[in-house]
Amino acid sequence: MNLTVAEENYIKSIYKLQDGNTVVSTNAIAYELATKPASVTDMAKKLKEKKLIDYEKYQGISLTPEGRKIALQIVRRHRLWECFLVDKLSFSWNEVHEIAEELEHVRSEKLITRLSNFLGNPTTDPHGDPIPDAMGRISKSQPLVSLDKATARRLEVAGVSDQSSSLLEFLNAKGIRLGTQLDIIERYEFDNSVEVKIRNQPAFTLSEQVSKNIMVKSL
Amino acid sequence: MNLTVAEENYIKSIYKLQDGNTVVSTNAIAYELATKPASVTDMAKKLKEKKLIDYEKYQGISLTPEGRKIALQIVRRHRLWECFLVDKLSFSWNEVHEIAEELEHVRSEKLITRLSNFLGNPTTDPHGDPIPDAMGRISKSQPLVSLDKATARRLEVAGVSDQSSSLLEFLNAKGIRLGTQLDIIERYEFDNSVEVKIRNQPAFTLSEQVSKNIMVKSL
DNA sequence: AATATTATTTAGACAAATCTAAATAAAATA
DNA sequence: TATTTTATTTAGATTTGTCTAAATAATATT
Repeated sequence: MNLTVAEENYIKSIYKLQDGNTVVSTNAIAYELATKPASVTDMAKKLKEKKLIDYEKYQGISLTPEGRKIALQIVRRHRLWECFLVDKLSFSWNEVHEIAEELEHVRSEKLITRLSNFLGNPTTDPHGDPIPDAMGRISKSQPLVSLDKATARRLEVAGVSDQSSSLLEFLNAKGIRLGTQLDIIERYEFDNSVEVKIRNQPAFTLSEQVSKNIMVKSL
Repeated sequence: MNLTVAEENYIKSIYKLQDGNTVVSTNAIAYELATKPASVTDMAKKLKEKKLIDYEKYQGISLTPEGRKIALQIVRRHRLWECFLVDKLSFSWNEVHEIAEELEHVRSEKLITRLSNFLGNPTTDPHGDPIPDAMGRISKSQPLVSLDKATARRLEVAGVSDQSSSLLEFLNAKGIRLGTQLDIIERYEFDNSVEVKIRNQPAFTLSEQVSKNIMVKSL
């Protein structure tokens, strides 16, 4: 199966968004890839043709076993390169994502096998996320943590522990809701506040009080 | 200057073919990139627009100083990755070209700077070819050697030391002439013969007697 | 249930990179 | 020099991945 970079990116996004057995919406993929829903529909037809996704008009998208296998290969490549950048080239964990995003598309079984070996066959990447093995086996991802304790850089809001309407109102005003993706820009130790950013919007700061109550999972 | 992978590959080919100050022909580039002359003409217009090449209809192509600068960056990336693959991942020199061909298009100044450092800032790649430094400075390439002593994998025929017509006739029959590119497939120690391949043609073997008289330079 | 809103798809267009076939220019040869 | 051959360019088409605007389906709201 020879995939283009664009196709690989779609597969990866669908994998990322398809938590458990749910189906992924056109809109969600478009948002994830910073593209338009119409483009997602177009690509969905191609990936269905290649039997990498299940897709019926208006019914959402999900990976086939074959699609999932490929997604895991891409995730494996991405995370191994992140390890390389951090462990061997002394990058810090927040700089590696963009570069790994490119390196992950270099396809060579042998390269990845040897890279993994060279790195000591790590099982988690610098963000703590598990690295699938060569057979695509991956350990279950971490349980939810509150935003103030999260270690990953890119997070998805998975819940709010304080249901007070004032918090929800505040989050709503900031554009934070279930499924919102956040990037951690900086943590300030003096007050445990955290600066976060939602894709394409200016960064803003959340107090410890708030971040304690936002439950997230890393992406 | 943000270039596509295709544009980078054209720049690299032109650099490779443009030895000294000569101008490069449409056909030569098409052959090098295994594409069609018409496609080269199309791309030439784009690269001229971007001021990376000098190009006038029917007059051949040459890099501008800016184009050359970019070419050297690509060559640098390619050769550093080859070092990495051989030195760190234990690839053999004849396996690395294709993979480096992909890795070279990952653009990140910082990545390349750190990779170079990690490798001990090597000045030649595993084939003995010089690696341009961060400023694009490159040491003069090696003088011609006879094919039986060449260490590089991809060679270009630069001359024949024995001018006997029987040799020239033989070479002609094999499709070897000035400027022909050869890939070394294998060397056989028992008789010092060498198996070579011309792009897209089946491999064939040259005796020591013949290879001694073919002067080559590495590409 | 009727209507409004949101999500998704279709239709038609565009840019990049390529191709083939035909036209034209340059070079080689008779 | 005239002619043939080779190299190069143009014209028009194709594929991939994308877009906008309009149409349609699904969902939410009154």
